[in-house]
Amino acid sequence: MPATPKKTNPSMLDVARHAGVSIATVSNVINRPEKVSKATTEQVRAAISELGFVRNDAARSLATGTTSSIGMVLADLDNSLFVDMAHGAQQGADAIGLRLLLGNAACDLDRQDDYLRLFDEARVGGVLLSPMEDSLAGIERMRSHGRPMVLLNYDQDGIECCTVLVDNEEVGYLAARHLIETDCRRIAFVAGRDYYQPVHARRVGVQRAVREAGGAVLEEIDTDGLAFEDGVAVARALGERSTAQRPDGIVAVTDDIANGIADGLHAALIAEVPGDISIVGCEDNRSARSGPVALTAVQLEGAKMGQAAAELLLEEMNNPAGEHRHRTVVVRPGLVVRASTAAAPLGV
Amino acid sequence: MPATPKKTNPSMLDVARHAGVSIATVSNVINRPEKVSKATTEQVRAAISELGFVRNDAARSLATGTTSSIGMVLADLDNSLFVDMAHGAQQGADAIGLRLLLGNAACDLDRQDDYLRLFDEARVGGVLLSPMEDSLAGIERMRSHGRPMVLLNYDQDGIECCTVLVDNEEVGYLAARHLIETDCRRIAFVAGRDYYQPVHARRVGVQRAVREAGGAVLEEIDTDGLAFEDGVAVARALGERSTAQRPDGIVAVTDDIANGIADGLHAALIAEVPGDISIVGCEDNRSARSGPVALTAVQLEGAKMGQAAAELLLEEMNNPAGEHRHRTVVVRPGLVVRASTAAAPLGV
DNA sequence: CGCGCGGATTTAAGCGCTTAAGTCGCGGAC
DNA sequence: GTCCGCGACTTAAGCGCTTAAATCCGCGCG
Repeated sequence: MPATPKKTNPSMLDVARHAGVSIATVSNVINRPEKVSKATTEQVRAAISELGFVRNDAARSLATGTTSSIGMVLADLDNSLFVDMAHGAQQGADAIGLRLLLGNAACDLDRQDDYLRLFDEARVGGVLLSPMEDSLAGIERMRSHGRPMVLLNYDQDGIECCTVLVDNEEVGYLAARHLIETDCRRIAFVAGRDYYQPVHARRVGVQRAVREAGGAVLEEIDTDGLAFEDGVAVARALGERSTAQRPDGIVAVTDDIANGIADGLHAALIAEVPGDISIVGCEDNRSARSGPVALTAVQLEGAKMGQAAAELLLEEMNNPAGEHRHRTVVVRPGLVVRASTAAAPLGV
Repeated sequence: MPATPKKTNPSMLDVARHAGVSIATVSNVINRPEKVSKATTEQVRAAISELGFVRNDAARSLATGTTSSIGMVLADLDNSLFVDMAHGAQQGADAIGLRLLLGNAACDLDRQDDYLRLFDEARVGGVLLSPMEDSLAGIERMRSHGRPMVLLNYDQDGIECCTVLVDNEEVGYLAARHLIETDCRRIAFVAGRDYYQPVHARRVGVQRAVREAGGAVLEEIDTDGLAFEDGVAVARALGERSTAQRPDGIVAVTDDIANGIADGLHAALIAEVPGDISIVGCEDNRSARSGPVALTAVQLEGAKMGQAAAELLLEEMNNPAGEHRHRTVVVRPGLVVRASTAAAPLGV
């Protein structure tokens, strides 16, 4: 066993010696096989596998000044939206032969910064970032180093960066319209934290849908937060009303709230979902599964966002720094109908 | 705008010139600040931030022959088990100042191989791999390059590697014992594909729990596969029986089957869960959320596994190749009680 | 028989960093 | 007054690869 010390991995030089050729030839065999004669190629190949040679990427990228990978820093892998984004980005990266390296910030700003720095030092071709709030500093640092970067789901002024956003107004619109199409007329929009940009946009979308529909009325119910419990509280409040006073269709601004409402309604036997009240959530997050009924929801299409981001990044990577104009692409959300809303009436 | 070409990022040499010192001093400021005088340090620091210098990690690791990151290749990020593993590994890596790079194979063997190769070429300190079936080739290649690696959730003979496994027998045991403790006496174990090692182990665990308990009987129900529909089919079959002939507690070998059963029972009004029949799933996967009732399940403790793996990896990284003895650590699963089983009787 | 040619290979100059081995001054000990 | 030691810095030799330029060599041609 101690017979094979195998201290350091073999280098190209070792391969070259082993094959009786020069180091440049080995490099050529690997990178431009067409420049090397058949016979030599064979020998070198043999030497490579005999020695178990693996090209040292550090040296390679030092010599060429390029990398074949891009980095992606995700705010929270526990949230399926980000997993979807990773998928989409993967797709996009694959299409052009780039490797996607993932870093999970796990909701920790420091860690997000760590990864940003790591990717910066690793001189990746570019970075995809789904930033947490207050990520400005890290973003600007990266930008100032001239590294291509695109932001996902971060709608903030004054950012000089390509960005992929979801059309949150459309999210609200689709949710409300679905309710209306399934014959709900007393619509409620349940939300908190209106200063939060996505919340506000969804509200506007809901309002528009109701207005357009005519014949439907909209009630806006405020919550303290955006969590399950806030939904439960709303359900409780609804329980105090007479049946006629209750909405017959609810758009909750998050899946969690939606599930909370459904659970509250269900547990206290206040109303049947969707029999008495239909509920639509927003986001369609796989980790929000706390409710008693499968939730109809408007999904954010993380995969599309990821892919769009990868394409944007590529665009920036391929353009000389001066030339590039930052763009924002807005991804349209989609409705996923499940059990928490009545099926659309036949023939509609 | 074209005034600042900022072609390539500044190098240490640039910083050195800018600060009027030698390149070695710059390096020292960064790596061994105690060897440099206060004043010089200041100057260099200033130059660094003025130029926006970022150390080139490729060059660094080429020069030192080390990296500060380890790679992790996950079979499928859509499966929360792997997300949990990533978390755990992250934890473990953080603790010792290593950076964890993630690659998502997304159930694609080629992609898994790609990532393995990428990490190999990047000379990461080591690799954590949750392999898919038939990953032998990639594993051996990596091993033969002498790169430290530990496997997660891959119980296969003839692998020369540290491994982290879950105690699947315990999984079955815990599930069945929970049912028994909540007063179920006619236990059913629902599973398919017994040739699949985890399935078989869980079966053995269930059998042991029932045997130990005494007074309970075990029925083993076979399914074709391990999916939701297979559970639905079982529910249907149960519907044909008289109530007395039905089990009062079911261990399903996967969450999906468990949810299928619950859904089938519920939809066809065959039985109440947990009123008439309690159900326990295995795995506790967040993406399995198709059921009508929150599932009690035995969870695989992905986070613990990830952390254990990171520790094992560290152990191997710190030991001279010859010295290291491969080990296998087995993580004990845990029970998560939710709504699909009756609460334990008071006082038990 | 000498030339020019072109394909096959080698030479050598870096890429940006680390680090062992100097160099340089300067103050204190003898 | 000389010399040593020491702190603060610089020199220079790589790390393993890429690549442009140089070299080599066998051939067909005039």
